[in-house]
Amino acid sequence: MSYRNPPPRPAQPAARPGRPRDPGKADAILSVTLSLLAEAGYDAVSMERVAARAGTSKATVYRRWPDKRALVAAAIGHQQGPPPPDVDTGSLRGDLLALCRRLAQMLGRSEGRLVVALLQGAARDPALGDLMERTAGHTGARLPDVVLRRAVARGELPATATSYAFDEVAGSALVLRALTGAPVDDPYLEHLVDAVLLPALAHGDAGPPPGPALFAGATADDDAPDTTTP
Amino acid sequence: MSYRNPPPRPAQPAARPGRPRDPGKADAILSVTLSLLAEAGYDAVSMERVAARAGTSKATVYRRWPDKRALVAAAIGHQQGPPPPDVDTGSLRGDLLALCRRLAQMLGRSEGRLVVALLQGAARDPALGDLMERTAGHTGARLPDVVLRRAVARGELPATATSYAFDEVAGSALVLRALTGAPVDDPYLEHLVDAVLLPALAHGDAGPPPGPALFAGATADDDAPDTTTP
Amino acid sequence: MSYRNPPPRPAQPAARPGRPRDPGKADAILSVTLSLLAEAGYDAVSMERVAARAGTSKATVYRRWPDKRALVAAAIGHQQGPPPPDVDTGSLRGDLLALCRRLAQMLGRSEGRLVVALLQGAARDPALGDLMERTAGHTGARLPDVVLRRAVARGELPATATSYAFDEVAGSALVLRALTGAPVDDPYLEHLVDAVLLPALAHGDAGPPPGPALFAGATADDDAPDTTTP
Amino acid sequence: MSYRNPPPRPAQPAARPGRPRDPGKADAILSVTLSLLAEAGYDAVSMERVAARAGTSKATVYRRWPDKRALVAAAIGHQQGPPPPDVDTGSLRGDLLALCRRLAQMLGRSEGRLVVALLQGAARDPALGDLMERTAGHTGARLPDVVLRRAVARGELPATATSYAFDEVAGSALVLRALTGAPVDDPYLEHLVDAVLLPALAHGDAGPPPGPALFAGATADDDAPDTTTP
DNA sequence: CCCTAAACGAGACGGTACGTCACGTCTTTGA
DNA sequence: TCAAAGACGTGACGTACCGTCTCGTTTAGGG
Repeated sequence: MSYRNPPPRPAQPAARPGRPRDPGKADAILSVTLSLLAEAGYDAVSMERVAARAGTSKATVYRRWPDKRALVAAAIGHQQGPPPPDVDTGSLRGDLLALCRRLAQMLGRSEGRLVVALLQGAARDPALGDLMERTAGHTGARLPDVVLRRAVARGELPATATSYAFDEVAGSALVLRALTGAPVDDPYLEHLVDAVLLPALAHGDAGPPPGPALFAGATADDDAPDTTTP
Repeated sequence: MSYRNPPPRPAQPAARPGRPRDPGKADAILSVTLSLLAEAGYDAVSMERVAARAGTSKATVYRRWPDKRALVAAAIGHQQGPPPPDVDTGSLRGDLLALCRRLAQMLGRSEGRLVVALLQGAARDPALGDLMERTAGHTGARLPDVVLRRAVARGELPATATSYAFDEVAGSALVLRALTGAPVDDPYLEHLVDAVLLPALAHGDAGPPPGPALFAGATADDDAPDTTTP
Repeated sequence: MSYRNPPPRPAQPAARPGRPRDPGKADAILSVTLSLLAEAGYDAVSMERVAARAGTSKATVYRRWPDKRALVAAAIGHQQGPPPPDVDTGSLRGDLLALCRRLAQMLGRSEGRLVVALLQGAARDPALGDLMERTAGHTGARLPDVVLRRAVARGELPATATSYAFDEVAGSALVLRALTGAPVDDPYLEHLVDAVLLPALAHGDAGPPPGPALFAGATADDDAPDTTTP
Repeated sequence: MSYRNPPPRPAQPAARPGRPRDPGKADAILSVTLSLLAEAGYDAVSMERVAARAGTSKATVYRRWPDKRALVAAAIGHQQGPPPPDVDTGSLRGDLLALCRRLAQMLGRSEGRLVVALLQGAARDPALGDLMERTAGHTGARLPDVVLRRAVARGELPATATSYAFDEVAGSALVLRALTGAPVDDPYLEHLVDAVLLPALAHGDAGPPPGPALFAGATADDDAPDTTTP
């Protein structure tokens, strides 16, 4: 799991010889990386600036992550807060609107700048896009199963309904509007819900979307190499 | 619109004093930029390499575009061929798939890497939004009216149908997938069309979307500085 | 004499066809060059700055002088003021002191900066040294003949005395002190006069110094190509 | 004296952390600089050429000297051989001539082109004056005491004679001639010795010159930044 | 009185060097 | 051992000149 660990990973940490790594460093480094990312974008994340602000040295950074790409990806996976409260307004339309509003707010706050920064990085370095896909935590763009099940229970959706339309569309549309600075106000959100999301969800008989979902949070049983926990 | 002599804005370009720019240079430079972009990505576009391969000097490049970002953006806007042929496969589903494929292809070519740069810039400079409009518009991000009218005529859509769902969703979803490197293959496209686009379009009674359309940049008589036509 | 004249040099200027050169330009250009030289040194003299400040174009400058070197050399020869008043204090020592004080003052004023600038240029480009030697007007470093003759008449110097010692030594010593910022005050000047100049002048039987004198003003019968009167 | 850690100034260099500078690099760089200087003059010293020929990188050069000027100045100070042998020709005149010839030779080599840069710098940075002192002092600009004493012993000079006239005059005159490119050949040197130096030295009763001696720069314990010993 | 040749301003052009910055690696000392 | 500090080679960045060139526009004077 760790990026540089010797393969077997013994059950007990096995007390490797030599001075142990300061566990606080990784945290400090990732936090600094996140700030820089949010403040001024991907290009402002320079390894020297990160090291300086984290109060450590470049070598210490490179010892943990092989390059800038990996550092940034790890930083993104690192950022998390308390899980948002459940949404339950009593109607599917209300739930969808609430979820969209929450996402829109997130994009409007500083984390939104982070999304920009990430996409910037992805534009510069395609491999970073890959990493992001595996690494990035969820952005709120998924339709929670509970919401879906409640809607089915209320008879608002057919039993065959899946969350696909929401997952794919809501995140994309809002992120892109955030990027272009287009307004994301309530009238717009209602329009999106009424004209796109509800019809699409109601259509129902969509099988599981082929391929991985956009912005799929890393699930616990993911086997992909993980650069986020050095 | 013109970057250099806004005040009187003469009908004829008014023959600025001094030696006129060699019109071939800009072309050569942009072409080289596009090749490098396609061959090896954004970071492979170095101003010196561009100048060298274009058979000119760095100064000549910088005289036209203030920095690398602007050069690359201009190069993207530069690349165009004959307007793509109308889409008419005989069915709405076929038409939608064709349009999505065309857009996906465009984004799959390395230019996709740069869409984000444009999007970012668009927040600051409306003229870039304009550029996106023209570029994306020509490549399938907009549902052509003809296609819509034919579908209505065939009875596949209600008369009240609008192009909104396609305009908003298709571009966003594909651009974002391109940016993160997620696969955009035919199964995915069919799924998108069947599970989102067709249901949403069929829903029909969507009025015009409130607020400005995505990618609807400045209008032609806007005086904003234009870095795309040096 | 003229740098670009056809060889024979006809008695009448021969009225070349075409628009004649604006005689004011050369003056303006040279003046600007001198200011820049004095203000900020040789490297601050850029052809574009000169042209801009002189209210002309680079082409007009290059039409008159082939390159920066020549322009600077010409500018130096151009600078002149009213001839300084004669020195006559009644004694050789007094005269020498007065002359030294005058020179020291000149070097301390802005013209002094010019001397620095020149030497800067000479260090960068040996050919400029050559040009300076032929071009540069006198800097006050020569011992006027009248002063010498009066001293001989008063019996303070032998009839065989020449101005050599003064010409060679006074200028060199003071210029160098100016360059290093060493103080050039009255005690120092008296010491120089008493300990070096008077003994050397009194020695007397020095023939004419071999080779051209340092800082010798261009004499009328000089055959060297002259870049100062374009 | 050290440029980087003035505050505590430990007796032993104190083993700064981090990889120590490769001591061979500075040497290689300075040697290359000197060659370029000698081969083709100041303008031929380009930082990239220096780095290339020294087998290093521009960054390594700039890490040691802040700019081209400083590099060149340091290179001059760097060039030294074994201390020149004592001068003893048997006569004062012969000794003076030998000393002048040695100085003229030094100035005639391309290093002379740069003396002016040093002189200029000396006005701003006393440490450079110091450097001049050592450099020029070793090459003949000072009249060695031995020579003076021998001349007094031979009866060629009065016991009151001092080295002042030589120190002040020889250096100045020769440096300035070198700068302007005036010829410094044997006839000229003999003339200088016979017409100026010998009479002035013979005059004798010159006390020590008031004010600081020319080229007497900062003393060794001066805290001024020192750009010559990176 | 027009014609023609040159001067003039503006600025494009190919070069070359400058000094800065970041990357990712290497090499020390000290904990 | 590893942490820390920082030197190292590479290579791009954007700026500033240099000296040359090409425009379109003036301005004399000679036919």
